[in-house]
Amino acid sequence: MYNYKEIEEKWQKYWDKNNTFKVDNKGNKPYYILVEFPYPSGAGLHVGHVRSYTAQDAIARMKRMQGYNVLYPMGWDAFGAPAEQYAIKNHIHPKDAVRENIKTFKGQMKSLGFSFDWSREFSTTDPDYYKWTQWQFLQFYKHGMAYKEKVPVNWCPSCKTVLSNEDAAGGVCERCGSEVIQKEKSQWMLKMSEYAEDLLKGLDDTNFADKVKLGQINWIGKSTGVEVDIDIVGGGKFSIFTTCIETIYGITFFVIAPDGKLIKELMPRVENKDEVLAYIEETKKKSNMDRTELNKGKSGVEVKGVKAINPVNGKEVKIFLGDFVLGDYGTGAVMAVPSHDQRDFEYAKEHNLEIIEVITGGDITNSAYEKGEYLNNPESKLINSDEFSGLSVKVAKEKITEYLVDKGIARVVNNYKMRDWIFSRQRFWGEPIPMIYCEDCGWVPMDEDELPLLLPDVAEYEPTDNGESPLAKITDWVNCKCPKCGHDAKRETDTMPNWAGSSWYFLRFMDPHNDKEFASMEAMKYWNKVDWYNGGMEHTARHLLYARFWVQFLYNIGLVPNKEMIWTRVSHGMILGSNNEKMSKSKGNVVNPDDIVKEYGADALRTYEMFIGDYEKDAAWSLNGLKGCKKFLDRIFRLGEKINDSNDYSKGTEILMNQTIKKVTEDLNSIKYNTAVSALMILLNELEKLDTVSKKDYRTILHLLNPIAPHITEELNEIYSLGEKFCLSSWLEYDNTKLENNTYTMVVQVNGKVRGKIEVDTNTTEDEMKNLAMQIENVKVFTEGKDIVKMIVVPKKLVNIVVK
RNA sequence: GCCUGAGUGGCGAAAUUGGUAGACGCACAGGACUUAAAAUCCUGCGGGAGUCAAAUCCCGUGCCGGUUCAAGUCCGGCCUUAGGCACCA
Repeated sequence: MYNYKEIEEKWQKYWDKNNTFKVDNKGNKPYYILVEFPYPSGAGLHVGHVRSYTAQDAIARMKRMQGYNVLYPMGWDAFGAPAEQYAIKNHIHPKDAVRENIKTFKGQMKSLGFSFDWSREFSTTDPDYYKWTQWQFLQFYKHGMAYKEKVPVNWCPSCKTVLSNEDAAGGVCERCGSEVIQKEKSQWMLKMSEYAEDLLKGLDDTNFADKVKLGQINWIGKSTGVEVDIDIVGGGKFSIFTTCIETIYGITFFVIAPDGKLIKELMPRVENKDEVLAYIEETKKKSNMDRTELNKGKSGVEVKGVKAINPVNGKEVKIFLGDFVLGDYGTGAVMAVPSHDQRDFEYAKEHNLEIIEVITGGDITNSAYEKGEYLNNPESKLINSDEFSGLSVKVAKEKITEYLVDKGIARVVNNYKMRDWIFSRQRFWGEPIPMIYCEDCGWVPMDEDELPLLLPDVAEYEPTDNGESPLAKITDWVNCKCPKCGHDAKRETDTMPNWAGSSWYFLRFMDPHNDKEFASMEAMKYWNKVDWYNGGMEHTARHLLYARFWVQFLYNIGLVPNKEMIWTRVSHGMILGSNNEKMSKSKGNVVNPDDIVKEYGADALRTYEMFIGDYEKDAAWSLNGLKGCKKFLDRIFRLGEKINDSNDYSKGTEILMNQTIKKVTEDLNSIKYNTAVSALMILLNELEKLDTVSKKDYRTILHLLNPIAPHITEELNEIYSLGEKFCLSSWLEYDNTKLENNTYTMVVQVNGKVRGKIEVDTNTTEDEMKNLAMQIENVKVFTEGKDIVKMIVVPKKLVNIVVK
C-alpha cells in the first residue's frame, strides 16, 4: 500500500505551479484534443466524465511526449434549463449556483490529475464569452439566416410553461399530468435547412466513425423524389411529394395535413366543416411524436365537397385529413396508394376506399406490396397504368417522371427531413437574443459595439404565467430605444438554447482571451481543426450537427479557416451502476468519484476506468474490479524494491518490452485502453518473476503506464532516480527487429481440429513444418490409414492436414 | 414501425480482422506465511468423459442453415437486448 494521497497531491501541485500543461499558439506539430465540456450540475462530477476525460488525458500525455504541442482545454457549458431549475429549486441565483458548481467540478478534475490547460478555461455564461455568441447570432441575422416564425410548441395549460418533447411524452405533462396542447409561438429560427446538402457533403472532410456519420446522415434525412402539382376540382391546386412516382396510377385518395395551409384555403368549400374543424382541434393536442408514433396512420376524416384530380388519368379522388401527414414536412400533402403502401392500405381498409393494383408480383389481398419488395423483384411490372403498363419499375419511374416534368406539372426534388433550428427559449438562464422590436422599424439588431447584452442582475428568474421568458417581467431591461430611429422600443425577451454556446466553444479554446474577435484567424489556422473530439453517443447527432452547421456558416462568411473544424469524433459508452442500470439518485446506484479518489486514489480510478471494458460500449461499475486495479498499482509500487543499477533491459525481457511498447502505443492511438492496461499487467507479471529488475525495465513500465496513472509513475521515477520527469520526456520507441522470439508454438490440425502443438524455430521452412507435423504421435493417430488430401501451411502459425 | 449497435465462462472482457476460443482482471476453491485475521505469495478454475495423476477425447462464442481445409469472425434467415428516431410519403 503506497501513500497515494500524498503522492497525488504532490504532483498535482507540481503541475499547477509549473504550468506544465499550458500551451502557446506556436511550435511544431499542433494537436488539439477535446472532450465535451460538462454542464456543471449540482450533483458534481460523474464517474462517466472520469472515463472520457481520462481517456483523452492519456492521449494528450502520450502525444506531448511524442513532441506534439497539445491543446487539451476544459470549460463549462453552464447555460440551460437544468441550471435554471436547480436554481429555482434551491432558491439561489443561477449565476451563484453555477459559480459554486464550477468550483466543485474544477476541484474534482484537479484531484484526478487531468492535464487540462486551465489558462484557457471559460464558461458559456461569462459575458466575455456570450458576447461572441450574441455577435455570431447577429451575423446569422445579417446574412438572412435568422428569422422569426410562428411555431407550434408543447404547452401545459396548468403549469403555464413550454415543454420539451421529452417532458410532453404521450401528450401528458410530465410534471403535473395535465394534457399538453400545441400552441403557436413566435420563435427565432436559424435556416439550417439551407445547409442540408453541405452538411451531408461535409462529412467527406471528416474522419468521424461510420456510425457517427450515419447518425448525421439519418438526421439530415435526404430523399429524392418527385413533386407533382395536383388540380382540385372546381379550381385551385396543391402539390404532393413522392418517392414512388411509379405507383401514381394506383392513387385512390389524397391525404393532407390538418395543421397545413391547404385545409385553411379549402375551408369555404368544405361541406362537413364541423367534423373537419373538430379533427383539426383534436390534432392540436398531439405532438408530432404522438401523431407519428401512436396512431399508425388510421385516424382521419374525409374533406367532403372537395375532390382532386389524378394528373395521369384525370380520375377524381377523395381528399382526407390525416394527422400522420405533417404540415411542415414536404408539401404537407401525400398521394395515397393503398395497393403499394402498407399505411395507405390500412387507411383504405379503415375508410372503405378502393385499392388498385399497379405493380405485379405481389399479393395485395391482405397487405400492400411495398417498395422494399417490388424494387428487389425483377419480375415486377406495371399494370393498370395506360401506356406505362408492362414497363419494369425502374424504367417506369424514369418515364413517368419524364412525362410529368415535360407536361410542366412536376419537378424532381430533394426533400430533407432536417428542419430549421428553433433558436428561441422562454427561459431566463440563456444568452439574451440581441434583437430589439420597434413599432416603426420592426426587428432591429443591436449595435455590435454594445455587446454583450447582459442578463439583468435580478432575483426574478422564475417563469411567468403566460409562457413568456422571465425577462419579459423586467421592464427596465425590456424597454429601450430603437437603434435605428431612436424611438421607444422593446428588447427580445427570449434567450438562446443551450446548444448555442456549445456550437462554437472549441473555436474559442483556440484563442480564449481575444477581446477583438471570437477567435483570430491566425489562432484558428494554427490549430487548424479539433484533431480528436470525444463525447457521449447522445450528442453525436444533434450537438455535432448544430456545431457543424454553425462552423459552415462562419466559414461561408469568411470567419473560420475550414468548412469542417472537427476531424475525428469518438464516442464513449456509459458507466452504469453495479446493477447494470443507468446511475441515478433514485436507484441509489450512484458512485461519487470523490469517494473513490479518497479511498483508492486517482490513479486507481483512472486505471480502472480504462480497464473496465471496450471504451465505446457501456460498462457496469464494479468495486471489485476497481480493487483489482488498485492491487496492480500496489504491485507496480513494490516492484521498485527489487531494483538494481543496470541501465539495460534484464536478460530475456527485451522482446516483451518492445512488444509492450508497440502494443500500448498502438492501443492508445486506437482507443483500446483496456488492452493497453492488460498488456502492462502482463509485463508486470513477467517482471515480478525476476529476482531483480533493472532501472531500464522499471522505467519502461512506468513510462508506458504514465499516461494512464501519471502520479504514481512520476513518483516512482523520482524515488529511484530513473530519469527525467515523464511530463518532460519523450515517448518510447520500439525496435522493429526485436519484436519476435526465435521460436513459436506451431499448431497442427487434422481436418481443422487441433491435434498437436510443437515449439519450433522461427526460420522453419514450410516443408520442415509439414514434416514436423506428421511426426507428432497424436497426429499419426488421426491420419493413420487415411488419404492425405492436402496440407495447408500458414507460415509461423499452423499446419492443417486434410484427410479423407 | 424504422435505423444503428450488441449477444463469448460465475462476472468484466480478449482474440493479430478467416487460423490454438476464453489473454488480462474479478469472484471462487485449495495451499504457504500468521497464535489468528487482513495483506501478500503459490496452485487450480467453460461443461462433460477419462485417470491415482496425466495424456487424450467429445461438446461449447444467442438460435437454425450455408460457404471454407479452417468460422466468435464471412453469407442467408430468425430470437433477445441496448441506444437513436422520422409513419418522411
